[in-house]
Amino acid sequence: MIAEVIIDISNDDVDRIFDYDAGGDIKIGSRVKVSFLNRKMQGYVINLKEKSDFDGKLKSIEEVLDEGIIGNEFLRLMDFMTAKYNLRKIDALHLFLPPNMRDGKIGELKRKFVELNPEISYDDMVCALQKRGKRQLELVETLSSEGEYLSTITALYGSTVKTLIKKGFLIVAKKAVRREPKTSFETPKPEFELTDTQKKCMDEILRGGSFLLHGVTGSGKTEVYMRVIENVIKNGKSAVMLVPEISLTAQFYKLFKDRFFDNVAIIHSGLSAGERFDEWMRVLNGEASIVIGARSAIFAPLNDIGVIIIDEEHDGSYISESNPRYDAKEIAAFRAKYNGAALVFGSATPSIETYYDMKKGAYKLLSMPERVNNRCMPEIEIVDMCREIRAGNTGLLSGRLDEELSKTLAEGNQAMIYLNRRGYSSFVMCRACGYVAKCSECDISLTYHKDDDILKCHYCGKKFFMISQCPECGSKNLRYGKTGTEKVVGEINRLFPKARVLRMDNDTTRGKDGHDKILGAFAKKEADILVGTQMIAKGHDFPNVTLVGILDADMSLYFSDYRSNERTFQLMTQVAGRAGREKKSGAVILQTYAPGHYVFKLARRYDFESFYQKEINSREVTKYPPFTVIVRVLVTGEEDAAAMGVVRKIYNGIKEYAKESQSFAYLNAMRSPITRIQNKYRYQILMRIRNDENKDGVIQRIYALADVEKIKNTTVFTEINPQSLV
DNA sequence: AGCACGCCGACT
DNA sequence: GTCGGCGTGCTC
Repeated sequence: MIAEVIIDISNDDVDRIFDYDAGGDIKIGSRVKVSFLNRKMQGYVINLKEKSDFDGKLKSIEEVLDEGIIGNEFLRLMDFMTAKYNLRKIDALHLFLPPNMRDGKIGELKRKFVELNPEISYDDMVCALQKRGKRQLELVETLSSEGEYLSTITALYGSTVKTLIKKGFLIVAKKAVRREPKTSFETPKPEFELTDTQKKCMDEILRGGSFLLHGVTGSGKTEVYMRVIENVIKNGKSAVMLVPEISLTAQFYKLFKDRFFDNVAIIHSGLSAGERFDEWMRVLNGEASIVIGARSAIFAPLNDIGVIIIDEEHDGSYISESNPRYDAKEIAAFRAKYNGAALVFGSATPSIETYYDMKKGAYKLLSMPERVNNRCMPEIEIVDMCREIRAGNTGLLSGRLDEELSKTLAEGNQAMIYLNRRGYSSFVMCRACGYVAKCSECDISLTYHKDDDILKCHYCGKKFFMISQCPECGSKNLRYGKTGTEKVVGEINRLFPKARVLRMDNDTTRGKDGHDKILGAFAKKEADILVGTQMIAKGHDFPNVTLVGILDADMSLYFSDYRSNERTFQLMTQVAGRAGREKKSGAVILQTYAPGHYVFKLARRYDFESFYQKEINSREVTKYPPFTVIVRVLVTGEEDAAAMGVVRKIYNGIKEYAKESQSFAYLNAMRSPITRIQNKYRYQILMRIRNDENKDGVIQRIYALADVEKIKNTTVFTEINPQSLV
């Protein structure tokens, strides 16, 4: 047998099939050790065949490391992904295994246990210890009922254990222990009767197909998911549910564990390597048939999937922006089709694209327009910040928000304050000469972080000393830019000195279980106010939150991005939905400098359908998705001229092609909005391709045209419908 | 990736 | 004369 092997090297030149002599029997999908260039390398067997076209002498596979570890479904998925996203085969394969599993860097965690020696009868032991050795007898008795002890616990018994081992009554055994992800969440939720709407949705999903579950925040989508999964599991199938943020997995895990016990596994990139390996192995071995996780969990090695659920389907985090790029929703669709599973996209604010596809018949619409228990959606009050300024209030909080915060605190309830900007201020500027502190590696102004008293680049992460005077003119008259979460916390501490304030953003959630710690503390009412960025907007369920404040709601509105209206509408709805989740009713104060903007007016009425109509009309007129597909070729390079040269060449090629093609609605080349990141100059070609039956061929052609250029120190990236155009 | 091969500048 | 700089090419 000849094995087609992909070598475990992430490089374009090596990313092709190498034939090896497989000897007798070997399974497709095995991880193997081979000799490559006379050095030991790892590879993956992706196919078997009778004879090779290679005219040199074939080398043999030296060792099988994991037999058939990559299932047929994943090999098919690899083909799908390499074609669709222009990926290397090896990069796709890496997504299917837990990180660090290669090179045997990670494996089972073995711990020492002591247990009774099964070769000596219990009665004999008791007999022997009857007269002397009271402690020893006690230990033998407990072990006979409890079975085993972790050796670390036996330290408590010290010499007792040692003598028992010496006597041969106890034996030491090494056993694998599970590294279980922790959660500090307590969300006891009794099972309750489904509402008629919930039941109808569940029944529909169980009949199979693809669905868009459009339910307002608090309409009980989660319970529908859980009941669907319950039924799927009963039929011996498995289930995956994706949530948009790592921070959300913890509370869902707790919720699911209470109902499904150890049948639930959790997979996301925030786990330690050991935890991730163990969870992945439990899924592979069939010990867990329900997987909850963030984007990467879509690759969980489940067998016979019955349902795939993507919660908050509109969320941008389902698309991987860094290498390897992929869209978890498209992977989900592939796996649902392969397994014959039901596919459920859930959201309170579906993405315009999904809603459009639904109207075209790609998904069946399931509507949950009411909150459970007849609770109302919280009232959103729009505050005009221009008027506040005219009235002499130049502070961060409007009079109304200040008032409501006092009330909330007095009543012993909790509040969430949302501002989508981290740090203290977005830039530092000299009032005398106009100097702005910029990153040395990127063409971007630095954000001041007061807690650490440093300037940080939010693009490359580089840190700089804070300046006390202007390095250009020496003036000490510095001006701070737009307010970030750090400054909000400071301001709230000043205004409400007794309130306990927590901050949750990229900076405070670093490190292991960072999200869980903050959210857990807030859930346990260890704080009164939670200030945070996007990450507090998504799906968290805190019964005591009665007030939500949205600061600088305009922020996401003025990005030069066709999706900025959509994003703003989604964010407003999501954040507002955090208030009044349980019995208590909620209030939302939305601060803006554009109170008349239709996005806010429609968000205030929770009028998704009108928003969709307005948005889809404008997309059609301006030829943006879903009517076109945006293709972007990004060229980066340390030398400005070299990068420009490459982009020009590719652009000329595409321009020639565009002349003969009917598919281009737009084509242009330019410097990227941020001209330099990490010392690399950036140029891009933007295209909008008509979304018709030709588009796949056109995109493949563009991939090919962009691929030919390879000049040292420049890299070319091609991506479809990029989330951001930085 | 990583190692061999190869073709031009500074040195004993 | 030769040591060595790292650009280029190859890997079943």
